Amino acid sequence: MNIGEAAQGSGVTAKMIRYYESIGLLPGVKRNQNGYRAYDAQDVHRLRFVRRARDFGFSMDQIETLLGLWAQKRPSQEVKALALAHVRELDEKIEHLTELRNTLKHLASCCHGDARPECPILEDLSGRKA
Amino acid sequence: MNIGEAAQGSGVTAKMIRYYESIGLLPGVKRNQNGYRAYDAQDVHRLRFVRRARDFGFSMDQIETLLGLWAQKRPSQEVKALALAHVRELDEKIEHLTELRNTLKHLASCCHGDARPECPILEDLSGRKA
DNA sequence: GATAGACCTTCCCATCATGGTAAGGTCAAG
DNA sequence: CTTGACCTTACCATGATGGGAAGGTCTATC
Repeated sequence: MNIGEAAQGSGVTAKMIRYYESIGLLPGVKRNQNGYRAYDAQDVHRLRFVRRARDFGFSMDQIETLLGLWAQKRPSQEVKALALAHVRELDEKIEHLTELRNTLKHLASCCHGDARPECPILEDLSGRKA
Repeated sequence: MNIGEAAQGSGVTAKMIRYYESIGLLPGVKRNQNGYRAYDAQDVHRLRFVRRARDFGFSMDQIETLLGLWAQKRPSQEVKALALAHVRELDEKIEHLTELRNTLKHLASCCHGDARPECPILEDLSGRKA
């Protein structure tokens, strides 16, 4: 299977497949006589794994670790720890964004929203309170 | 006031001040005879404005607009609309991250977390369900 | 007045994941 | 044999930021 088919089958663009290979995230695959990369079902499976992990927001480093754990059939302990660490990261991001959102929404609710030039949002941004 | 002092007074690094100037977000400031950029209190005020807006997660484009509205003392209507649009963006991001987090946490809770190689997290990532 | 150290200038490079493009080789169908 | 779709490598761009080099300037101290 050529790279295009592998890309379509995995949802990872050919461009990114080559990139992942170049940074060592994925092993180099066999080449045909013409130099084309040759993928098999197992390779596509691994690509889909990476794709899913990216969708989950795992970092490339984390994905590298997950791939290793997956390939080596290592204890689920480590995987669980990694997943929970990522959950904590997500929690932090969510909390941060929620704070921003609430502050901004509060400012907006204080804003007349009419044609008057006074605007609590701009006043806050300009540092009157900061 | 030189760029270093402006940086310290605004919380924007000298590097970024020059960058903002280079992309046209900030106007070029006067130069001293020696070529050094010369900032006044108003400039620092604007820098602090940008800094706050970045902290709020506004994009550079949005900040450009906000700066314009601020400078021109335009109706608060537009500012409010911009802020509410950003609130919606934040809501979407938060929702997306929360979904990820919940899925991941669910998978982790299904994971034995012991030494067994079976791991629902890896199984999900590998696409068994997808 | 010389020297040191802190500051400024511009310019270039690197990040990270991704996309685009160009120049050239290969293959399959008509 | 040509056409078009595919592959290869290699380079450039993104956006916000940091790092650093090479060189000019200012200030304080000796």
